[in-house]
Amino acid sequence: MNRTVARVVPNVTGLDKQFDYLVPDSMRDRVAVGSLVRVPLHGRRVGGWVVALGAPDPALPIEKLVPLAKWSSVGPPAEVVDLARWAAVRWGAPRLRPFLVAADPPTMVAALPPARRTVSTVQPVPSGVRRITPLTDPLPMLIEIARAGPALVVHPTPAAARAIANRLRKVGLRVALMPDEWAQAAAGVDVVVGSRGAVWAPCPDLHTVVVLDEHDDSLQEERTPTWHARDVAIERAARAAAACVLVSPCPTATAVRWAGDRVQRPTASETVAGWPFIEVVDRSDEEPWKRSLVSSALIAQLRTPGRRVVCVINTVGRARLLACRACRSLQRCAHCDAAVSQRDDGVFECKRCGTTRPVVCQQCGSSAMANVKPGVTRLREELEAAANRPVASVTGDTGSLPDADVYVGTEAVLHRVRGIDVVAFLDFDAELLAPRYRAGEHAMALVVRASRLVGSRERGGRVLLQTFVPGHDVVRAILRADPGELAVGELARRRLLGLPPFRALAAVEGADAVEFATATGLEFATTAKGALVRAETWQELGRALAETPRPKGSRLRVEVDPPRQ
DNA sequence: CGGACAAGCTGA
DNA sequence: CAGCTTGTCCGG
Repeated sequence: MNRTVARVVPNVTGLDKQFDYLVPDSMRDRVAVGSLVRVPLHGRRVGGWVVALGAPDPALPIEKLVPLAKWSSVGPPAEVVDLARWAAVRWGAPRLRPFLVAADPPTMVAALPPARRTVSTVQPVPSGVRRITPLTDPLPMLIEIARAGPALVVHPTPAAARAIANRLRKVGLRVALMPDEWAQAAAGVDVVVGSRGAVWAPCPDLHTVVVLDEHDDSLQEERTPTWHARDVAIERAARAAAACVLVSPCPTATAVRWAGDRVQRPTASETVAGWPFIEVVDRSDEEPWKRSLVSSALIAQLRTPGRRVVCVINTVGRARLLACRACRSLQRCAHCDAAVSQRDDGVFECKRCGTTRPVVCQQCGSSAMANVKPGVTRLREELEAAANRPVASVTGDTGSLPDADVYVGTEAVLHRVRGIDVVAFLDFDAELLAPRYRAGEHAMALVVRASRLVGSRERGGRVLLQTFVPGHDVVRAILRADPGELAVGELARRRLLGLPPFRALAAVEGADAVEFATATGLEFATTAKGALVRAETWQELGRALAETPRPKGSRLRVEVDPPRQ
């Protein structure tokens, strides 16, 4: 008897098994790899995906098999199911389900509409990183890419993806905006556009995958598995023999290392037009020592009539900085250069690499230290006094935006205001020296966001960076409007410290984290919340994390490429 | 996940 | 020992 068997992943959380079902003849022509089906399981009916079709497993008596209950919908194409399999290993996930959910159509699709394509020829598109300026409009590049063959375009934010889709339509391209137009994407269009999840979108004859603002954190899923759209895009393109184009004003070290010598840079004139005026304020120049966050350079901006100013200060989760009372220098880690904090026993400790040292200034030998620690309420008052006009404070949870020309808030304020002339980072060191290995990249990304808010130097756009470390690599790179230069130093440091993209890293958190880390057989270090596990490659790391049995009943959180470390 | 079933606890 | 909670196992 020659029966076809479908292997099904049930769409049920917490169930990490796959089951075989007979494919009834009535469904033969519709059941494909990726199809959404309903199956009987343990006395109930559940939804699921067909992940493989084939002959019955000889180890399993065919009499035990029951037929699929229903074919429900067209589902992710076979190549996306394969990609999900790869991703499950890459991000140490014991299950395929979260990836298949990401690849699902938003509603059931009974049949695909006809393909809508205007582009019939295929032109080569070079893979690599395209470094643009913060103010470069990516649309001409996208049009050119889309006219070269079917393209999949991913932008970190849904709103921007929608805007891009509309603009591409205006030039006559056929566009499917994800996730709503999943069916049209599956049928075939010129361009499929969407946010992070769109990297799993169907796109027949895929010719180019484009990731815009590749540096943006929101390309990574915050829930586990913590997959990153950039890494999925790179793999997807490689499997489809398609081009992969990563676009950003400040590409990450991961992107730069992937691209090798395939990095396009903006021209000198584009650079001048595409960045605001960047002003670095050396806070150690200010007198007296009890200096405030309101520098004279900032006061000059605040007092300019009509100038709209945003002041950014990170108070939440901000590392407490220590400075020498005698020579004012910021106390940093001798090993990795991050700012140190003081333990309860008084010893200086680096939150990034764990190195400790006694309380002695590296510059002058003094042991008198001061905390640099401002309060937000006082800061707002101080700014208001300096500006001589109302200052509104904006927090992440503030409802409507208060009406003012000067704002102060955490970095969330950058997502909420418009028509700004100046963005001032009052304490840029809190970003620069944060105890995370990607602190530099994150700081750079903030300046890019600020640059987009204020616009070019020609129209008066200005970004003010107040720092004790004006010679820091990131500050120098920003001053030269050359984030590419930063990547070289960043890569050297990461290679030295055994960090991604050279080695693979995962954070394991929860009660049994250390027990689990030991069981993986991988190298690990214990942290306050659990363990940091390391391996030579992502595949080796992911395989060990996915295959090691998790201690029963413990809520273990496994974060591959941990976003917050 | 959610149902089935077994082992353990309680109260009169 | 009925009636209930708690834990473990398993599904095609």
